[in-house]
Order: sequence, then C-alpha cells, then structure tokens
Amino acid sequence: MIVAKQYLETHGIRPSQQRIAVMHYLLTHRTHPSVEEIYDGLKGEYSTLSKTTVYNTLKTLSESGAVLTLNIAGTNANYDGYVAPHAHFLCTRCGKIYDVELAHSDLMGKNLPEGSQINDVQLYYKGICGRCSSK
Amino acid sequence: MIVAKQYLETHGIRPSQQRIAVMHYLLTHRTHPSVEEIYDGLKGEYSTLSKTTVYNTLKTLSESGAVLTLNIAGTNANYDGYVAPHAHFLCTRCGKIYDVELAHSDLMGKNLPEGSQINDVQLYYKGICGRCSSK
DNA sequence: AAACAAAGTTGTAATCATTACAAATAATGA
DNA sequence: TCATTATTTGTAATGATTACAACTTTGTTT
Repeated sequence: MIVAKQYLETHGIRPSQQRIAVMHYLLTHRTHPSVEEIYDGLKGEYSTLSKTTVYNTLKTLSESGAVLTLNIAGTNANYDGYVAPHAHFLCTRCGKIYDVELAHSDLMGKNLPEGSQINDVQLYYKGICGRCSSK
Repeated sequence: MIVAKQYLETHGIRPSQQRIAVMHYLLTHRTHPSVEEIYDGLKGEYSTLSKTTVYNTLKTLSESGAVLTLNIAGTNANYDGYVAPHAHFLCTRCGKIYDVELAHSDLMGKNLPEGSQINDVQLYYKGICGRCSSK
C-alpha cells in the first residue's frame, strides 16, 4: 500500500484511500483486470466503494500515465499497472491476457503521419493460448 | 461492386446484396468507418437496410478475414477493408484513423506465450495528427 | 479550532454500442 | 412448385460507460 501511495505521488495524483486501493490492486494483481474485477476485488475491504469511483480513478490514473488502458477485448477495457513498454496477448478462448515482452525499439520508427505526436502505443496479439489449445 | 462480389466469394462468403454493399463500401471508403457510418452511408441506396444487418455482416466478414475489426477507439469498433498487415494511428483530437505501413516482419518473432497460436495482430498508435497540432 | 473552498466520492439515472431473438423475406435444391 | 435453409429486419434486451447532483473528505485561511 505504501508503494502504491508513493507511486501515485510520483505521478502527481493525490493519494486518496480509494485511489491507493485501486493502484495497489493493480500493482498486486498482474492479470489485466476489468473495472468489474477491480470493483469486486475491493468492495469487501472498502464497503462504501462505488463502481463510479473505480471508473473515475482509472481514468485519472490512465491520463497521468500511472496505468495502461487496454482495449484488446473489444467489449470492455482492461487495466495494467505495469506501464513499461510491452505487448499483450489475448486468448480468445479463455479470455486471459498475457504480457508479451518486447525488444527495445520494436514499436518505434514506423511511417507515422507527417508531424504527428505519439502519446500511446499498443500492440495486441489475439489467438489461442498453449493451455487452451492442448485441451 | 463486381470486385466486392468476387472478394466475398474468394473468402467463401455468400454474396448477398447487403454483404456486397457493405464490402463495397469498405473497399471504396478507406476511412476506417464505424457501423454507424457504414449504415448512414448505405441507407440512402438500400432503403430497407437494417443496422443489425450491418452488424451481422461485419461479424461474418471479420470472422472470414475479409475485413479487419479495429478496437483502437475504445468506444466503438471501426472496420477496414484493407487487410494486408499494417498499423493504425488514431488522432485523439479529430478522431481520424490513419494507416501506418510497416516493414515486413515488424510484428513477428516476439516472446509469445509458449504453444500459443496467433490469429490476429493489431498495432495501434494514439496521439495528435499533424493537421490538428498545427492549429 | 471554525469557516470556507476545493477536490473526491457516491448512487442513480442516462446514454450508447452491441447482441438476442423471433418473424419476415429471399435463395437454393429436390 | 414445394420444402428447406440462409439471410434480413425491427424491436427489445444487455452491458459498459458517463452524466450528474448530493454528500463527504481534505486542505486552507483566519
């Protein structure tokens, strides 16, 4: 929790109870959870927590670069507290999202539109994971 | 239209009027339109067209690999009739989606999960395009 | 510490994209 | 033609996300 708090401060986000809780959840659950999963995971401990707060918090965190918003699933967003450059693999059978490490510069130096400024890069793979295909 | 029809047949999709119309729309509008835009663009010519049909058709086309489904925008899906490997750039100010050409093999040979099988790769860039940032 | 202002949280009610479904229509094959 | 199957259509649900206004907490000024 102390780590989460410092993490927020580093990113210039005021560390409220709820924000610390959400950030801590993401730092300790490397499963790319949805809003629903984060909310369900925290509501036991923080009985007054509102789902709207989880939405608000994740928006704040994402805009400050403290977390990543993944739109890999199509139906809903997933969140990642690990923000170093890496790709993601979605198993379309079990729904799990795996991290995929990248060689440095893998996402750089493309033919981007003239004069554009890049704020975010996402590389998504979709398919069937080993566990699922061996069943 | 004849091209769209052949295109569908190549992909093993029965070429109904509606499917030809949607495919043709995508082949002649390289703007990565949403369902809404495709529907609005076609309903004049095909007065009985239903939005559900556009959804159904795009699902069919996407599953056969005849079109690409882009989840870059987060709020809604966008569709691309150009299916050769390439990346996309979303300007978060004007909402336009640009094609970004890739060097061959840019998306290959990563540290994917053991034994996994990849069906789809999407590389998304987000930022401000040149036109918008020069205003 | 009291009073005030600003920021954050909460619950409820909208909104919007997408899917479910069942009836109607069109295409296909015997 | 008749029967079977695929496709289309409109409407009604679903589900994720946002809008909003009341409430609470935090921070600041005196």
